[in-house]
Amino acid sequence: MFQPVATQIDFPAQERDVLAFWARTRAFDRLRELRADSDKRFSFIDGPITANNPMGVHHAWGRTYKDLWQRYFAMKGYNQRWQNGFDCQGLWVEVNVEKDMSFKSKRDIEAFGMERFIGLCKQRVLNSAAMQTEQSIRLGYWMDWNDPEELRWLAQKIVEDPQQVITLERNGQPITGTVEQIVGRLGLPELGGSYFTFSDENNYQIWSFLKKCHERGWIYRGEDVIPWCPRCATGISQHEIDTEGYKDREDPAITVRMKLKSFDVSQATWVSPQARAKFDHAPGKFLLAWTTTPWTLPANVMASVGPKLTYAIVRQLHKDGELAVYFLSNKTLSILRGEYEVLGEIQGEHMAGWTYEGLFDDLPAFIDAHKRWQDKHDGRTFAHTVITWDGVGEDEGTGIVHNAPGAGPEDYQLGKQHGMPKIAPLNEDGYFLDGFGELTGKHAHEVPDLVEALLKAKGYFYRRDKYMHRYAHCWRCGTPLVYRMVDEWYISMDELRYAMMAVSEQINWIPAFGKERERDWLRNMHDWMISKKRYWGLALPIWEYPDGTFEVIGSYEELKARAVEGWEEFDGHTPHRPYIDKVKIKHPVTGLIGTRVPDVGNPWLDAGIVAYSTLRYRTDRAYWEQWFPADFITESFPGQFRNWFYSLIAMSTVLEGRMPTRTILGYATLLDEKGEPMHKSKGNAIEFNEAADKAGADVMRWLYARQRYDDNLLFGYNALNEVRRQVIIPLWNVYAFFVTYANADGWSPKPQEAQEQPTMLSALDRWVLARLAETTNAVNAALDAYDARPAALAIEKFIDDLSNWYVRRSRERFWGSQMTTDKEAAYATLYEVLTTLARLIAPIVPFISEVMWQNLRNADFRIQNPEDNRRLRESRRAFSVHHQPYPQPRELTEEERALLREVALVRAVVALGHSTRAQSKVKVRQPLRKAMIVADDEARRAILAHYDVITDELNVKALEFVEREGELVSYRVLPDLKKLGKKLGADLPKVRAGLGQLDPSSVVAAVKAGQPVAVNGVSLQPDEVIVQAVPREGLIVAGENGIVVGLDTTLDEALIAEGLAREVVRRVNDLRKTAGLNVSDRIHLAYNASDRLRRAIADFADYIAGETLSVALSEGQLADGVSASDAFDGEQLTISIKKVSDR
RNA sequence: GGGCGAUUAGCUCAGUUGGUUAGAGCAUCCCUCUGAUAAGGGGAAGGUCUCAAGUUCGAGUCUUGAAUCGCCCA
Repeated sequence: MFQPVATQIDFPAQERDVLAFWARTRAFDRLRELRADSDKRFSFIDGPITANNPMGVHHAWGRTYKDLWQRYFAMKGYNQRWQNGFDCQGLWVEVNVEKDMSFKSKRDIEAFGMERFIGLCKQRVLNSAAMQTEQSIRLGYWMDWNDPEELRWLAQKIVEDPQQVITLERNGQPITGTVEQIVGRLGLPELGGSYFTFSDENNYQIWSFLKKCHERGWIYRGEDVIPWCPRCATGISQHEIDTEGYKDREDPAITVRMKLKSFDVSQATWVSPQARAKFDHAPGKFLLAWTTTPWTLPANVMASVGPKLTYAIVRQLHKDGELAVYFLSNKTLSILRGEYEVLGEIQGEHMAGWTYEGLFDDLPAFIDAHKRWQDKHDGRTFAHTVITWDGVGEDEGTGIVHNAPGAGPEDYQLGKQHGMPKIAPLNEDGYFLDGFGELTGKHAHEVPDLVEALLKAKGYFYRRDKYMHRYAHCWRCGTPLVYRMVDEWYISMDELRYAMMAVSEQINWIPAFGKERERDWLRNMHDWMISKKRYWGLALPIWEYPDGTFEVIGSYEELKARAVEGWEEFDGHTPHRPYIDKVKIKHPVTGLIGTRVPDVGNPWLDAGIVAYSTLRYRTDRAYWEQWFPADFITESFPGQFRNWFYSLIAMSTVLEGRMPTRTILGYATLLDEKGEPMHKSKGNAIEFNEAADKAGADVMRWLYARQRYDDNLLFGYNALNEVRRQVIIPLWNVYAFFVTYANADGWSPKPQEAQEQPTMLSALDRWVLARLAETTNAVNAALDAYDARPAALAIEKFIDDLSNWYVRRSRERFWGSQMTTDKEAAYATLYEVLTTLARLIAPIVPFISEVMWQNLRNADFRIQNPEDNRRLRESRRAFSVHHQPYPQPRELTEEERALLREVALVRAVVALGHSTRAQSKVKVRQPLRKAMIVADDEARRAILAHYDVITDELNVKALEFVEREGELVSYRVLPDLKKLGKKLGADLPKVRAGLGQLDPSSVVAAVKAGQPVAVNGVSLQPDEVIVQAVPREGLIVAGENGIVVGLDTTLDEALIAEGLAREVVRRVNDLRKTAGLNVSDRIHLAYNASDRLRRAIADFADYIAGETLSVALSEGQLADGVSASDAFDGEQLTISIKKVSDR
């Protein structure tokens, strides 16, 4: 017996049962054992998920793909590593710990203690990893997961006391160490489980990568002006500012007037000699410059104009009586306040070299910078100068840009070019440094008012406006960025760039545009900034000497050999701050003592190294060779071109010059159902747990699997419900149908060895098996190409065919009380289909496939029963559907292909017949005398072969082929444009019109006789004319592709009586259903009916009794029966039924 | 500013080498079937294929330009 299957089922609850079943049977471990000795390997490398917060439904998207292909290749017999990864180090962990602890700045961290702070970072990572592990398991994601409880325990221990010694057990072996040491070894072979990028191995492997870069001379310390987060007090690298880093923000826009000291207007043109005189007489002459970052004005050293722009010279008389002349580009005159008079104009290129009074020349910071500049330039006095720059535009502002080389990236480059001093105004928290007078100690974002007041006092202020713009914000904490001049560490891309491009070319990018994107990024990218002035992360293995030289250390062993100080304090700790900072080395030649730079590394280094660190590159090269390169990786592509994909390729290019993976699958962005990004604050975010609880993981996974990779996924409950209704429920219903009837008939599958005798299959059986084979082929081809969507769609189509054709057409075959050969064939076929289908869908929907498999394969097995589970586990069999071999593709036979074509045709005829029924308003329950069909020879053969199917579907007594046009159809003749277009060219319209004029019947006659047709002097060959049968107007018919179906709707008494009998049957069966009877229950049936109906019931008594399983049929009322009354077709009917106790 | 892509029914999207009447799913409305079905089937309605110009006998499809929207990079 199969376990009974309810048609109404709580899928999420059932999934939890399956999870318990897998846990109790250790199904995943069994799979690993079964594949351990396989010489086929599928190497998947997981892109580490940031172990920071609970998983979102967008994570589940990618994780579905990861699981799908690992399961698929496991079923195909491939051995795998099954290692998940967690991204652990970096600013995002620090930011969250800071939030938890209400820290405001780095000073708070220092005060709290770096060691304790880093302990909290590790704790947060471990707790997040535990939660994400649980959620991944809920998704049905099979991986070598850590025990979440153990991770939480470690998280607790690491903050309690990282130095306490603990022992974990693995495979019966004790593993002992301090908590810190054990945590640093997570994911390594002896501990197993997910890899953690904070592991010692990961960090030291990055060291060796950096050393290799250094040996090639690519590592350097560079001064630059970079985007800087004043809250996190760290630079934000080019890699990290993505589109999400930009937010709308209102800033004050200040227009300043810079008083000219020297100028030359000999190249200016004047509107009149008087204008020139007015210019000369004006006491003050100013440049108008505009900025949206007022805090940079105190660092101003020069002003730039567009060489090609034209500048207006205007005069204004201010209210206080001041007469002033201004220079600004002539497209920006609207910025002027009040009336003005244009005196003349001058090209930007002729303004170069002019000088002006500095805005804040009196500040000590400027005086110092000036002095330093003077020393460097043989005592020359520095002057604020006008330069030309092509980057100056006039869409906004004044066409004159103020430049602060210490506070803007372009300004920095310009300052370098023109040999200007650089004034850096801000400290790392965004506050003004000493030497800026009243500004000192104030935050960059709070000084606009003060700057305005200071400028006013000096007479340099012109106007202030509000300005809305997209401004860069910190991607982690959302603080508006500033620009700071800093020293950071870089990897030069000059040489590496091209090597990386060559490696990227070898990779199969899906979708294909990924290759172009990556190429683009590599072509344009700057040197890779790898340092961050923070605490929690990779300790950059760079040791600096007092003379400014530095060394890169490549390993723990090397550091040990080179250490001259601090080794004792460090040894036994993970290579993190603060302990690593204690170690000093000695320069072998100069004897100077080197100190580690305090910076930590860019987190993409951590993720990029995993193709090496997790494959034991340093410790077990043979193992690495077996698994490298990966066959497949997948992540969401927005962002990853310059993050993980980039760092993975970069590091593999440096270490081995080889591609890290053969295939990269990228997919788009998950949005809400309206197409808007999900945000917690907007209230449109859906938590993973909530979606899994409401919709179920299988439904979610199917939605992900059928998604086009390059389209954004609009995720929501409507979409999920659609999947459930269209795919999951029909599948479940077919399965439930099978189990219900098989149990009623006591049918069970024959053991393999007994199946030598082939069952006599009906055409319907052979058809569904051919469709199954066709589907299996399509699914294999799609999954081999890492294309989930065609696989999912092919299965959807198959489930639809199975449910709406095979089962519907087969239903009666299961009804009889006796087991017949045909019934046996139907059971055997449906069983074969369902067990194959369960395997076919298993990688996509692991839960429902397992439920079906367990019930269909294991008699009297209860998935929820621990005892049954135990027996299964101990059987040592390949018991799970996920242990089975995947259905293999095979070539279809010619017979199968023909059968598929035939049935497609038959179904088209049936659809047309239904369409005709609908038009004629004669319901299908009413039998009709005949259907009339127009069809060509091939179609006729198919129709005759499935004659009974069509008559049954259409509820007609007979089919009749209509020989000639006239009865149902007329013909239309059309030129074959594809053929004639080339032949006739411009004459085509003439011939086309001419053909339309001819009598279609004579053309058809000619074509059928193989004669050419003459049209307007052109002779058309028979194969150049297309003949279409079209339904004749006025008749109730429907037609398509040359097939036309009409119905004879004339009724006689016999037909009407039969129709009434069917009405009765339906009502009785309705009543059986509402009365809660089983499908096999026998009944007594009694009725009262109006005359005509009574006669019909008498005439069709046997039919009615058979269809309703009535053992007795009588007029009247059953005393203790269930009754119902109805009126239809002008007749009255009351029925009552009563269950017969037993057969 | 540069690059890539998109624009087709109310919504989400197909549309094969240019070819005769541009499709699907969802939503809406009508009808219908039903002893697997929270289902199923049939039908209706819904389109100047973003706009303009060009190539061609013929353009949703090819070319050019414009507009709008994405994404990537400056």
